[in-house]
Amino acid sequence: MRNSTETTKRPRGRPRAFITDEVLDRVRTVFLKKGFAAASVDELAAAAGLNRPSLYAAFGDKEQLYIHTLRFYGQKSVEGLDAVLAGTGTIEQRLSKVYKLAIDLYTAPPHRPGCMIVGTAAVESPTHPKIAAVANELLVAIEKSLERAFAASDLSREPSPAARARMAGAIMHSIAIRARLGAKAADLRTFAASMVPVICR
Amino acid sequence: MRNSTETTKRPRGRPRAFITDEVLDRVRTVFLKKGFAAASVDELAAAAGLNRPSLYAAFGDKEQLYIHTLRFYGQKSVEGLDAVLAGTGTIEQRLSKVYKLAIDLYTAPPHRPGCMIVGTAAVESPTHPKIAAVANELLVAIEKSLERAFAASDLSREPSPAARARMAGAIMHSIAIRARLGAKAADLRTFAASMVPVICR
DNA sequence: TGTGTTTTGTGCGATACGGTACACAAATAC
DNA sequence: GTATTTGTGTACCGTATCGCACAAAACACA
Repeated sequence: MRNSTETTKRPRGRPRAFITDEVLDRVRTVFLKKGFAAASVDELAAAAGLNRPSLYAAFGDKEQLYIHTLRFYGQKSVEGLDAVLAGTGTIEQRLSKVYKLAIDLYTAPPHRPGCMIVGTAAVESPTHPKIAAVANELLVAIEKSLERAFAASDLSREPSPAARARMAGAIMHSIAIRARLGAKAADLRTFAASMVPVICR
Repeated sequence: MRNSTETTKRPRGRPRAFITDEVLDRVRTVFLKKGFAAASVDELAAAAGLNRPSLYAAFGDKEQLYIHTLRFYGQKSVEGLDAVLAGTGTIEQRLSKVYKLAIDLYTAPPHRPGCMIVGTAAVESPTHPKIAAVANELLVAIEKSLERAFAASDLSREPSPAARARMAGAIMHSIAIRARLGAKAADLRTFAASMVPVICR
């Protein structure tokens, strides 16, 4: 994981011809469309714009590359979630915005990919424990973020913040699944809109 | 799709050495553990106890075999769902039983496979439209079944039966995802128990 | 300019994969 | 009993896969 800025002194040998975050971002699109198992290293390297040996040298084998990508995607998602939930407006408004942004992302053309964790990491869980562990970390982080937002809100304590977070997370899971199976963004938006008042009751 | 009973007259040639439903059931375990892409036809044939050419002759290529298996699994699931929802007790009790049975299935050792639709079909959706279509059919059938049960109940019409069904389905999706990622059955049970009154409010 | 270090890119090797051809076996129809 | 039909099992083909070896290239440093 090297810094992409030029602030640090250059290292010894031949410089890299790529930026780590850019590679992970391009690789992500392939993993997100095809899933881990069906994505070939050739495709991944082609999408990243570099050769297989460079990929292997930089990230290790396919599983490690997937884990790097999943962490990269997950951390950015959690950061975005935190940012929206820390914004202004009522908790209902902020939660609605979270769903709106998620739906935009999950139904993005041309593939309606859904969420990388729910849509591609889950399937590998029984056969790739390391992937399962990272996916779990990320889902926990997402729920913790939601729980903090509910705890900081002025909602009643009766459904506890943790319970509300599980519920909000469940709605997100369902949106991700339905999006990947081809649901229309409009339908998902009305579904999310109908669930926000239930979660925040 | 041949009948396994001996009621019909035997067909012309050499009889099959397997029962269709048994093969689909064994194949299902492999697809459910590994997903469509990672399951090799060799494994599938070995699990089914027959050779690849027999598999191809009976079901077509790997995608068609997966679709047969998915339909087989899905139809039995929908039938089981209908049966429980048509049973006795309040709608809360019947919905609780649905979740209880689903959780038992989804967290079954040794793989905690989750649901075949959510856990393995969804990932192939962008690259295999036929799989996506079948998965959609099944999710719709599940929601219709739930909707019928809510419509026949004495719950208020304010969250419409369709809205309640979407909500109940979302909870099922989330349970399936969490189970495949390793969640404990006990945690899923408390989650489901906490959601039933919300859905049936 | 020379030396050490790291990355790049061509190319390879071993394996696993999906799918099928073909000969043999087992049953029925006549 | 012979012909016909259907399923089984071995063996095979072409391809795609992952992962790596190796030499050339591009840099820092002396």
